[in-house]
Amino acid sequence: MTSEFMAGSIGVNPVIVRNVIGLLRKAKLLQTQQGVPGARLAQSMEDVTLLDVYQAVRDDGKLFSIHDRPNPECSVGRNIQSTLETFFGEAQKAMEDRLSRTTLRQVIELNQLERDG
Amino acid sequence: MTSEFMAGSIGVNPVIVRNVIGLLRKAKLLQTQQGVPGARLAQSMEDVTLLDVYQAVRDDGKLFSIHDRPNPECSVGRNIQSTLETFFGEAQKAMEDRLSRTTLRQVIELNQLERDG
DNA sequence: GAACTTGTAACTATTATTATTACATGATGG
DNA sequence: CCATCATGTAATAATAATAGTTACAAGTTC
Repeated sequence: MTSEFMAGSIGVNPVIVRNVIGLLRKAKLLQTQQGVPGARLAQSMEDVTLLDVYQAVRDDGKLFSIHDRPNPECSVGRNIQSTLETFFGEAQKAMEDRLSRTTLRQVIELNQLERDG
Repeated sequence: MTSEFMAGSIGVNPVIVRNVIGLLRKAKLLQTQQGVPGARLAQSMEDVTLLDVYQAVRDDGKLFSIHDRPNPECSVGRNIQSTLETFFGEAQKAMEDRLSRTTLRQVIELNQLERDG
């Protein structure tokens, strides 16, 4: 299945597909060979979690972005960033922990279950 | 403290501040009066959680957005949305649960601790 | 080597965000 | 009472972020 075919089915540009595949390859989730159509899993479906995919695909690591030029003259602005990062980090960790508990296998199995009845 | 003053300190436009305050007011987290400078908490700091603030400020409710025009001819695309929504929903819930366990009071206390200690 | 593929860089278009302007509505103090 | 200063909000403009496109080098296959 070529990137062109996938892109046609999904309804996006082939380059988008190739770029995403490239990210997944860098994360060692997929393996491809230049000039050879298609891509295949580089790991078993049991070993790949949604967290792996999530981390492979996003560029920045932060779920919440924080105002980047607080006023150092302001007693709140001076250090609110580190305070918020503490709590936001906890929230992001909770989300990632949950993602890490779902494997590709589980996704596919639920998908087939929902399809077949 | 006027929206103009806050905006100047933060380094953004006053209208941005007023709009955010407007969202927080709609969520009954702040109370303001037209023509009267400033805004004040509409609830005690112990009762307001980061989840309340998060939900007040974001417009859409979804943490993860899913491709909106999958190919119905494709055995995967046909129902992958509902499958992913299941797992993404779980992840979002985990994140929101964590946010809901932190109150404004806790944020302020940690902020002061980091500043003074 | 002709006809395919992937991989990427450079560029363009589109969308989303942020900022600005303008003004209606309300408060306040002399 | 009215000049002055606030908020609230809509309409518009400017900017930043994202998505899409084009182009082509590099690799494969038959």
